[in-house]
Amino acid sequence: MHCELTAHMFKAMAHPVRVFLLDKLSVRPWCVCELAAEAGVDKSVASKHLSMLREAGLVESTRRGTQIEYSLSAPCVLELASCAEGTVLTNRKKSLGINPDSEAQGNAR
Amino acid sequence: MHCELTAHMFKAMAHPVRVFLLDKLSVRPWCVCELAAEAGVDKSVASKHLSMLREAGLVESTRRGTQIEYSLSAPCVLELASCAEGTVLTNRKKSLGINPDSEAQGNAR
DNA sequence: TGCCATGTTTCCATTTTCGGCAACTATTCA
DNA sequence: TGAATAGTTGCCGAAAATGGAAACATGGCA
Repeated sequence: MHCELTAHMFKAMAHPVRVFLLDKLSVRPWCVCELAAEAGVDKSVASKHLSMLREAGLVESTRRGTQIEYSLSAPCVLELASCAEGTVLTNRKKSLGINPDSEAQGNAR
Repeated sequence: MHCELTAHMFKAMAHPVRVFLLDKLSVRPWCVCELAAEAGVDKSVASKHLSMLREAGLVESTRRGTQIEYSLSAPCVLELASCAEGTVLTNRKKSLGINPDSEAQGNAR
C-alpha cells in the first residue's frame, strides 16, 4: 500500500467541482471552456482543477486547435466513486438516520 | 451523482495517515492507542483522523472497556482504492516516466 | 501581421487543514 | 473514592487549498 500516492489520488478527487468534472468526463471528452461553463466556475479555476486531476494521473489532455480536450484516463476510478458512494449512503442512512438526498449541492451538481 | 457527498468521502481518505488507518482496519479492528502507535502519531491526532473517517461513514466505533475499537464499515472502498492505485501507477509510469516505488513514505508507511 | 478565442500561470486574500499540547471525560480497578 | 488507562476536544501557529483577477502563452484566421 502506497499511502502517500493513494492519499494524493484521493486528494485529487476531494473537491465537489473535481468530482463533477470526472463525472462529466466519464461520458465523453470535453474542452476546458465547456467544463468551466457546466461547472459554473471561471476558466482559470476549471483549468487548475483539471491540472490537479491530470497530475494525479486521472485524466489526460490533447490539443485540438485552439482548445484542449480533456478525457478520463482511469475509468475504474469512477466506478470506485459510485460504489463507495453507495456504501457510504447506506451506512449514513442506517447509522445516523440522515436522508442522503437532502444535502445541499451548490454549483457542482 | 452526489458531488458534495462523494467529494466529502474522498476528502476523508485524502491523507496519508488516514489511508494508513483504513489499510490497518481492513485487516482487523484496532483501538486508538494501537493505531496511534502504528502510525507514529499522537493519540489525539489519531483520534481526530478516526473521527473524520467515522463522520464520513467509512469506519465504526465500539467501546470495549476503557478503549474504543474502530472497524471498517465500507470494505469495498479499500478494494477499489487498490484498483484505482494500480491504474494510476500504470498511467504515471507510462505517461510521465515516474518510478512509483521511489516515493517518500514518511510515518504513514 | 494583428486580432480573437482558448488555456495556463501568477499574485493575493481568505479559508481550511494539520499536528502537538493541555484540559477534560469516561471506564476500570484497588 | 482515588489513581490509572484510554479517548476526545479546544486552542494555537504553520502549512496547504481555494477562487478571482490579471498577465501571459498558443493556435487559428482574416
